[in-house]
Amino acid sequence: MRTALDLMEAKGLHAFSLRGVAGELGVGPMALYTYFRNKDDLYDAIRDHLMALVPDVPQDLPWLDQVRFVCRGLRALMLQHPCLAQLLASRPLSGKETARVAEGLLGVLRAAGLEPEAAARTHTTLFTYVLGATTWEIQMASERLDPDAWRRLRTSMESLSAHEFPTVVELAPELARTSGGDEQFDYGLDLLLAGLAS
Amino acid sequence: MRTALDLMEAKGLHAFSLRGVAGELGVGPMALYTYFRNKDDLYDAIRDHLMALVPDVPQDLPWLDQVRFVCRGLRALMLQHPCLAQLLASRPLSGKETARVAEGLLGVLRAAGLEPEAAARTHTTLFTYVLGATTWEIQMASERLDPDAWRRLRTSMESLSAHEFPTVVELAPELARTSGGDEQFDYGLDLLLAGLAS
DNA sequence: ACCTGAACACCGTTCAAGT
DNA sequence: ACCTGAACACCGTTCAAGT
Repeated sequence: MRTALDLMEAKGLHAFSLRGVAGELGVGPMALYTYFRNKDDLYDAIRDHLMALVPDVPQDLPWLDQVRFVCRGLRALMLQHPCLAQLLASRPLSGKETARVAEGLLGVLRAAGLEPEAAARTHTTLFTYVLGATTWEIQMASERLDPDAWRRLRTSMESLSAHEFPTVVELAPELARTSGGDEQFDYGLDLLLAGLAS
Repeated sequence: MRTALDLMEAKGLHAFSLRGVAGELGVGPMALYTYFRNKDDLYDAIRDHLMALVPDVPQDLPWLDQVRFVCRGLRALMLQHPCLAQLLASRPLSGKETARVAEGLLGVLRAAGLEPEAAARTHTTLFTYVLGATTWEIQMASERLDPDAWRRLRTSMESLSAHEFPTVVELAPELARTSGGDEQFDYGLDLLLAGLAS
């Protein structure tokens, strides 16, 4: 699992293969099937292993700060292990550790006085916001790292006619600045929490 | 492109292959390379083709309703073409049609009086919320359609100890109900818009 | 339980060749 | 411009066989 995780982060999930893991470990491809039923099973094991790293909810904070803490912690882990976002989006929901994270956030929301339905809806909203925001952030960052993709994006942005896309062209620098980062993540998170407070 | 899109929606993006498209068209795999430089190029073409289907912003509505219209339209298109969400999350940003959608939403936000930076941040927040919420919704729906995965989820939910995960167990029915649907999407969207109004 | 080795049915892409 | 056919370097997984 550690070797698999290393390979996924080094070369990206799209280039990850069981044969690659086996090669790295100096065994035949079939040796892995002693420990995992198939590739998806390995994916699920790694997702659970990573979700276990999401920190527990700190107990001595106002509940809005507890929510912020959990959401930021999940994002930080996804940034550290970009494959986690893809695994959450592509593999069926399962695993104790995912339940543990849900338990933490749901507990905070219930303790804050939200009714069962509102707590569940808010939990799903927060989780999907973190997933979407961080997925996009990772995507934009990987584009900036690939000089070829970065050049293509710049030229395609510059080729947009200011007549057809006046606002996009005018706000190009702001859009580039808001395509990731702590500030952007907190902006959206605070919008949700402000909506919740009202 | 139409054949490729059909195959992606019939069998899922993970099972999509250029050789499959070529086979469906009754040509050799290499015939496709006359029209697309490689597989990624075809992906980008399909993403652009789908983004062109996002409806334009209606002009005779209050701006919050305009925002709602665009976000709901994008979600509806992703639900109709589940591969779109995956393509947006996995392919570098590019294409005129993506700029068109951004232009529509950014124009509304600027006309509503938001400063350039706030407009950009709000646009990114809304877009990533739609992406995350709909990605998750698609994932949950596909799990419900696969009887095997659905059974595994039910049993893994029931095996959670009410002692270790009291809130998750208590809210299981609510969580199941809030894992998708128009109501859940609008709940999160309205949280964001309420935060924006405040 | 743990691993091998051969085999099967696939991939995306290159290259040289045709029309 | 458009397509073929062979080839290369890969995949995940099954099956039978070993220790």
